[in-house]
Amino acid sequence: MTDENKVMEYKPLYAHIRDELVRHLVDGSWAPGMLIPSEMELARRMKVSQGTVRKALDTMTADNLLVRKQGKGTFVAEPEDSRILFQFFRLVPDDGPSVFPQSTVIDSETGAASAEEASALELTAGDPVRRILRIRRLAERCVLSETLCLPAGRFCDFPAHDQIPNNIYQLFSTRWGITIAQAEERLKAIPAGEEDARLLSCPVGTPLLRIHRIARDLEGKAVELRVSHCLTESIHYAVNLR
Amino acid sequence: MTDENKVMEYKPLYAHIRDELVRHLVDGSWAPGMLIPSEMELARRMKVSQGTVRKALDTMTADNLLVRKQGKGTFVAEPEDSRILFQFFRLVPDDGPSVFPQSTVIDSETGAASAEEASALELTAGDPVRRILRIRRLAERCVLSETLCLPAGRFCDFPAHDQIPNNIYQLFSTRWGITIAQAEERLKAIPAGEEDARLLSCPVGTPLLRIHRIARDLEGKAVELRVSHCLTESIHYAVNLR
DNA sequence: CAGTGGTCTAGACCACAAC
DNA sequence: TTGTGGTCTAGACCACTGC
Repeated sequence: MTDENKVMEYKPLYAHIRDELVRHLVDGSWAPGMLIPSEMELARRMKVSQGTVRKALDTMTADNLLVRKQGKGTFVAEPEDSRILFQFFRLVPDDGPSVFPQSTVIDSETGAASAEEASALELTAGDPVRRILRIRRLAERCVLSETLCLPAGRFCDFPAHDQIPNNIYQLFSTRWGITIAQAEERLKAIPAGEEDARLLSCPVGTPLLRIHRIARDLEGKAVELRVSHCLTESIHYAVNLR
Repeated sequence: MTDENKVMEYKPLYAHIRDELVRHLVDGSWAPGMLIPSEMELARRMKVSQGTVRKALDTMTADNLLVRKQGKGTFVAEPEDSRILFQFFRLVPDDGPSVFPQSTVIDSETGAASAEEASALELTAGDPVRRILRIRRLAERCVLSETLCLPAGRFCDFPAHDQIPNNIYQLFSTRWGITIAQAEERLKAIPAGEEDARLLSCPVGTPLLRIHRIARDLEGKAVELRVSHCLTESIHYAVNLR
């Protein structure tokens, strides 16, 4: 009866240790790229055994929050291209390896959240949101049009069109200290509309892959709604089922 | 220089223990649903500590090969609907929960592998393959047409049309002792062709989600090539990125 | 060489299920 | 009560890194 109510669920010690460590990531005291204290040091500080700290660190590593390097130490995961590419970008050329797409921002403005946007982002309809429209190229071919929708309250002083980098999750991290930790995607096939046809240089009605993503931060709060329309002539969306 | 050549990679003890345990699954001495010996018993038999056995069992549990039940024991995972649904079937209704689809086999015949089929299944072009064409319903609506292609050599005496169950991976397991352990899927948006239109009752040209799957057994050998064409009017393909 | 993470061990105790 | 998996501890040794 310390802090949980309900059915007083049992929670192992390593889960509390994990929560404690995650707090350092959330409040920014452990920044991306930083070397965190060694297992032994953490065990001393938190008055548990090294094995318990290890178990907590292992679960965080499995969630891509930390990176462990034998002989060197444990580091806070960074949103560099290679990791984001691996973790959050599943579109790959039919032949050849995966590469990070080049982005061009078409429009970026602040507005009031629609009902769907509000529901996806756990806001109230009418709350201010930042919308970004951009196209993305893979191997020089424009294959993707994306609309991003962000809760404006968490992204103050959003930069202008040409100040938005390819890797926007890196911007989230460096500019506002927001770490994207997980995302849910829903895929459908849809016909290209007028705007799609213009942006992607394809006939109206061309089948497109529509990717609806809700991305969440370390605490599970929805931070981004992204709807991508994708030309899958020579690329595909890859999934591994285990 | 015992059994590995190359750079003499280091392989931890628990990995060898895992290999040993997986062998029981491959050779069928541990059948799906079976209770396997306790950690202590395995540790005694294999002359390692319980902790090492536990680590091996944990990795196998993570790969959905085993199911652990506190107080009861460790069991070999079964290909029941609920697990397959969770592990290998990502199409879910836009509203409401995921359900197992009803299948109707349209055609089933043996032929010679095309170049693409052979390459996907790691065969030689011309090798005998079994092809199965079926449609699948979700909530009474026909939403999926699938072509399965199996290496005939591993699936002797394939049953007739009406003897093929909804859950074909369960059939693989019970009839031939083949366990599907992983799969890779490639998704694209394509226009419905004549046959798609007929099978799915939709206009020619309707955007469909094309799912190209290669499924593999416990040893990583390709066992099934499956191409599904899916009407995504009221369903979607769900992916969680972590 | 010292310090880090990775593996392995042995033993204790807890939570859960079945009898 | 017994037996199972789940957690926690303490300590040993191995493999890798950098000084």
